[in-house]
Parts: sequence; structure tokens; C-alpha cells
Amino acid sequence: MPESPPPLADRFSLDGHIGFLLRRAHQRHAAIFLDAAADVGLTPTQFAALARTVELGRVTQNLLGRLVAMDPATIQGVVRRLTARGLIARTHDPLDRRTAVLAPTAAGLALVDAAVACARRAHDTALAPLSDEERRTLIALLQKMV
Amino acid sequence: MPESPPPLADRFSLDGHIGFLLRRAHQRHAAIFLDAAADVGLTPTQFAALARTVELGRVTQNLLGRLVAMDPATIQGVVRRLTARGLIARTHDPLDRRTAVLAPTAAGLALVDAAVACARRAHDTALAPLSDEERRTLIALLQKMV
DNA sequence: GATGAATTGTTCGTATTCGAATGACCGGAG
DNA sequence: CTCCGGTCATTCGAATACGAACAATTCATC
Repeated sequence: MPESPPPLADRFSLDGHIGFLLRRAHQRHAAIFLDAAADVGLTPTQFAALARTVELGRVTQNLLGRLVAMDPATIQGVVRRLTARGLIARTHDPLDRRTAVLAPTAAGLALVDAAVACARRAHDTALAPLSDEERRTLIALLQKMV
Repeated sequence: MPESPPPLADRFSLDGHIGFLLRRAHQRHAAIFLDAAADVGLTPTQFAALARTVELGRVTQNLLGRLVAMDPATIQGVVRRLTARGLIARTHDPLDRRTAVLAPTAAGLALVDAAVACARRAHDTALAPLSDEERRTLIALLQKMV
């Protein structure tokens, strides 16, 4: 008689799979961030791009994409929505007419402070189940992993 | 004279923000998984839904969505693609004509073993920068967080 | 049995995310 | 100067991901 294989749950646990955990943790933070930043109207992705642009003052679209880990195709859409809202401005480098040079506008600079406050709240809320020590450990391990 | 505000980088570090780290870690695992599972042709999301369906044997679409943390609108598309590939089958419960009852097909059961092997490889590759102890810690902290 | 609330699944719109292809442009090799 | 590889930005298609609206159905209450 043929032996029936052991059930999948005995061979693999989706809930211990790093990809599944990262997806759920990322999802959870995104939901918390969108709630915390509802008044400033920024998504986590848009916030990252805006914050990095403010950090740098002036940056090409392509470099910005690399510094926030976004594909050229992705950063294009994010920058389009941020410029449409008047938070960053697009100019062109006359010495390299391929590039789009980005800089925060006055509105962008004015918004980024409130946005940072929202990001801090989302950070703390998302990490609420962990102690301070655990938070530092988690962040260090994620930084080591990426 | 008005004081100029301190630079953003002194007030906020995107690279220490849990949302940014989770987004990048999730991104990295997804890329690794897609590479490891290229031969079985499953995305991480599709794998999660298929694995959970195999675990349960029979499950409604809505419950499956909750068990893999997917919106009703999201699980609908994932299930549509899995059924189109003949990996899971949709029937209907005559006692509740709202629900769509899902079950793995023979092809789905046959594919899930190879897919689990790919998931294991992706798991190990994504966690390669960490020691065994660090991996356990990271997974435990993520499980505590979500 | 009727009626209103809750559940299930679908569809639409918007926002990431990436691979692939394309066009414009820069730089160096000859 | 010309050609050619590399870079930059854009576009398209496909796959998540979610809010909102909707129809069909079930359930609880009257």
C-alpha cells in the first residue's frame, strides 16, 4: 500500500517564512503610516522620496530613485505625483539634458516637518509590541539584512 | 537674524525608519524569491495562497484571504490567476451560495513541493547576511510585531 | 414571513513595483 | 568627427494592495 505523504503543515510553516513575515510587517506599517499621515496626504513611498529630496536639496531623478530603492519606472510615477502636488520642482541640467534635476519647493519644505512627525508616530505605533531593546535589535537586523 | 533650521538629516534618518527598512527587506526577498521560483512560475503572493490552500485542503476564498493577509479585492485576483493555471479549483457551497470554495488540484499538489523547496532557498538566501541566532531573533521579532 | 444588518464576492480607481522596450543624450575609441 | 556603448527618462504590461461601491445572499430580529 502506498504511504500517504505527511501533511504540508508538518513540512513547511508559512508563518515562519521570512517573506511572509516581511510582507505582513510591511503591510501593517503602511496601514499605520497612511492613517498617521492622512492629514499630510503622503504615502510611505512618497514620504521617502520627499524626505530624501529635502535631505539632498538637489538630486537627479535617477539618483533619488537609487537612494530610496525605487526602480526608474517607479520613481517616475512618485515624482510625477509629488510635482503635481507642488512639493518638489523639476528642472533640467543644461550640461546633461538627459537628467531631471529635482529640488523641494517651499511647500515641500513646509510639509516635510509635519510629515516627519507623522513618520515618527507611525514608527512608534508599528513597533509598539516591542520593547526599546527589541526595537533596536530588529532595526539593526533589518539594516544588516538589506 | 533668523536662525536657519538644522538640516533634516540631523532630525530624521530615513535609514533608521522601520517602514523604509521593511519596504527594502520585503523588496529584497521578493526579488530573491522570484529568481528562486522562476522555474515554478509563482510569485511570493501566489505561493502563500497556494501553500495555505494545500494546508487546508478546502477553504472559502474570503477565509483564505484572511489567512494570507490579503484584501478581498487582492485575493480575488490571486485566486483568478491560480485557477487560470489549473493549480486550484473553485466550487460552490450549495448551503451558502455567496461563497467560493477553493481546493488544490492534482497539479497544485504536485507543484507545491517544488515551490516549498524554492521558498526554502529564498528564505535562506534572503537571510544569508545573518547568523542562525540572528535569523531566529529576527523571525521572532517580526512575529511579535505583526 | 418580512425586514434590516452583516457577509461574500466583484469591479473600479489609485498607487506601488518591476521587467522590457524605446528614444534621447553623453562619453570615449577610433 | 563618427560610431558605439552606457546612462537617463519614459512607456507599457503584469502583479500586488487597498478603499469604495455594488449585487447577491445569509442571518437575526421582529
